[in-house]
This record gives sequence, structure tokens and C-alpha cells, in this order.
Amino acid sequence: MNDKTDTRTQILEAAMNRIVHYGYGKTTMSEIAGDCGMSAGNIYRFFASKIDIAEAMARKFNTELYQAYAEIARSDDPAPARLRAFFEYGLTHTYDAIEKDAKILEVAEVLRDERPLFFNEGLAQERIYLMQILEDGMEAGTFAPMQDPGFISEMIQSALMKFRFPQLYSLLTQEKLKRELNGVLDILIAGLKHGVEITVETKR
Amino acid sequence: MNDKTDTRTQILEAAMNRIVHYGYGKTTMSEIAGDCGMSAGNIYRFFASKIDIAEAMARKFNTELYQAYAEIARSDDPAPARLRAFFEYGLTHTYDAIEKDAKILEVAEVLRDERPLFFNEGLAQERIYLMQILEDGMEAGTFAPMQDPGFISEMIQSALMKFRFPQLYSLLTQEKLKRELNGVLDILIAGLKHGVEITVETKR
DNA sequence: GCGCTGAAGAATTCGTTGATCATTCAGACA
DNA sequence: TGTCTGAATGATCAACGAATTCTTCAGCGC
Repeated sequence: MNDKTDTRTQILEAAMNRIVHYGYGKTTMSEIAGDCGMSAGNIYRFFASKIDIAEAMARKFNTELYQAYAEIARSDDPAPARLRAFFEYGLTHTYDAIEKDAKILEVAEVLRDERPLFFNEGLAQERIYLMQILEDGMEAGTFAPMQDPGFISEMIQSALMKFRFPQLYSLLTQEKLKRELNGVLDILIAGLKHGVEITVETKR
Repeated sequence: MNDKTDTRTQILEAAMNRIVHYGYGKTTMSEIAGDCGMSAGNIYRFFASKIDIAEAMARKFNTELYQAYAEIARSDDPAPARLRAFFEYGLTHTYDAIEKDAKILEVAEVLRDERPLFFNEGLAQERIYLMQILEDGMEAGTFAPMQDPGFISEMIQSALMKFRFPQLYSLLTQEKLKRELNGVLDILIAGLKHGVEITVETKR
């Protein structure tokens, strides 16, 4: 089993090397296989399809992100500061990654088109940390009590959608995006401090 | 001059008829000209290019929207209700239009790609009404005083970006989008009532 | 002159064809 | 028997000439 995992990792790394350099479309299964000293067919014993490699790549990227999220969530800064750090980190990290390797954007586009549900997983994961921050904030009295932190988390994500894949949704510079992100957060945080009256049915 | 305006209108209407039915790409200048009993060349005396026809189309759509916005902005409902009505109207109106004539989405895409600045005009126009509502809200004491309603308006637009071209950014149903829109508005409005502390430099 | 046409030119799209690629799998190898 | 290869297959892509379309403009008719 360890062997199998190693090979998988090797394939993934070979693929990532090529993809960040040449792009998803310009990277072929044979090339990846060649880099690993195996045949293209053999890759299919480890990945069901090419797009699954892209997904694994994104999943790896996310895993690193989540670790940073976890740290931010459990820091002892006040909840509003953590909320800002949280989203600012996501923005910066993603922006820089795409800045550095522009081809990452292509991977994001392919996944958006071919694996639309994949992004929901990431959002759900993110919400775990968000809820943590919200609950801490409530406990500390920084945020007013709220009935449904899960729903509030979703709404915060919705309001900040624009900052998730910076280069995918807008052409602003990182500086401008950060300013705008914090501007939106100013309003959201004000709302959370004061207490939000939910007017919609949140049951699903 | 009236003649000229009439012809322009005639061309625009002929173009719209074809475009909403067959799409922007499948509609040719000759066809539009044919419908108007003139040559393709003559259209260029009224529109500088084909994409300008699409822009005029969108501008017409927006003009109708702005009228509704103006009415909502000047109604005597409380400011929060007007805010909701404002964005809910935009969402519904756009969603329904695209639902009815799916080809409108293609026009939006072409404009997004070829005339990226066009949308800023619409946002700026929208902000005029938004600021009106915010100022009324402050005057009535519903909203806490804010230093820069223009900036707040921008941030509100930013937070609600996702609901602007519903079918362009998400695959949710109209009902779900509405619920989500109102959920985000719940937080934003709570913030506005309580008072927003701006933490970013808003000068540009 | 003014308004318009229709042909000419430039740009784009289209359709075909050949090549490349993702994916499968029978069978070789160990 | 379990692992891997490499050829086979069908799908997708690239190339490129043909056709269509956008755009311009010389000149025609009023």
C-alpha cells in the first residue's frame, strides 16, 4: 500500500511540475508517464482520469490552505481580526500562487467546468473554521449571539465570493482587492457585532 | 435628426429581435440590414460596429432597470426594505430576462469580454440610487451615520456581485439565489443600522 | 452636397483532414 | 498472480484553405 501511495505521489508531482509550467492542456499523460519512467496506461492504475490529477493537485493546494486556516482560527486574536486574517490569507495566498504560476488559473477553470461540485467541498471545509471563529466571537461577547452560525458562515462566503479566485473574477490588483475585501468585512463585522436578524428560512 | 434617431431605433430593434432569437454570433449585419430594408454598409452610419449594437441593447435594458431603481429609491418604505427591494428587483428582472431569452446571456458574455468597462457605468449609475437610500436611512435614523456613503455603496455592490448576473456566476435557482441574497443583506443591513467602522483608506 | 449602395478588403469563422491525445485492455513479464 | 506495457480506439485538437462576415469607401442617384 505504501508503494502505491508513493507512486501516486510521484505521478502527482511529475504532473504538477509540468502543469504549472506548461499548463493543463499542454501536458499529456505520456509526458507525465515518461517523467515517472512508466507508460501512460499505468497512470490509470493510480488516477481514474487526467482531470482527477488536476483535482488531486487542487486538493493538495487546499490542504496547505486549510492548515493556515486552522492556525488562524485557533489564534487568540479577537474574532474580527481572525476573520480578516482568514480571508486576507486566502486572497493573498491564491493571488500569489496564480501570480507565480499563471497556469494554475487554467487548472481552476478546468475544474470549474468539469468538476463544479469540487469547490463546494472546499467551501464546506472553510466553513468549519469560520464557524469556529464565529462561536469564539460570541463566547467572548465580541459578536452578538446568532441562531445559526452555519448559515451566517455561508452568507459571509457568499458576500466574499469575488475574492476567492481573484484573477478569475476581476482584474483588480492585489492591493485593491485587499482594500475592497476589508471594506466589505467592515460592514459584515459591524453586523456580526450588533447582531443579525435572519429574515429567511434557513432550513434545507 | 429625428429621422436619424428613428433609423437608429429601427436598426436596434431589428437587431434585438434577431439577437434574442438566434444569438449575437448567429446574427449578421446583412440580416439586420435586410430587416430594415437597407444595406449592411448603411448600418455603420448609425453604429460604429456590431458590438456597439450589443452595447446599445444592454444600455436599453439598463435604462428600464434604472427606472425601476429610481422608483424603489424614492418610495417611502424604510431604507432597509428599499435596499432589499432594490437588489431583489435587479436579481429577478435579470434572471427572468435570461430565463425568457437565453441568448441574452451571450450578449452579456460578449460585452464582458469586449467592453469590460461598460459594466462599470452601470455600477456607477446604480450607486447613485444606493447612496440615495443610504442617506435617507441615515436621515430617518434607521442607519447609523456613515462618513462615506459612496464607499459603502461600492462595498455593498461588491458583496452582492454574485447576484448581478445570476446565470453567469452560479447555477442556483432563482429561489435559492433570492434566499441567499436576503441572507447576505441581513448581515449588511445589521451593519448599516449599527454603524460601520471603516478601516481602509478610501481615497483614490 | 447628402444619403445610400454594393463591391473590395480585412478579419473571423467554418469545415475538413490529419495528427495527437486520453483511455482501455489483451497479453507479456516477472 | 499481480504489475505493467504498448497497441487499439475513439475523442479531441490543430492546421489550413474556403467561406462567411465585419467594416470601409468610392461612387451613384437624388
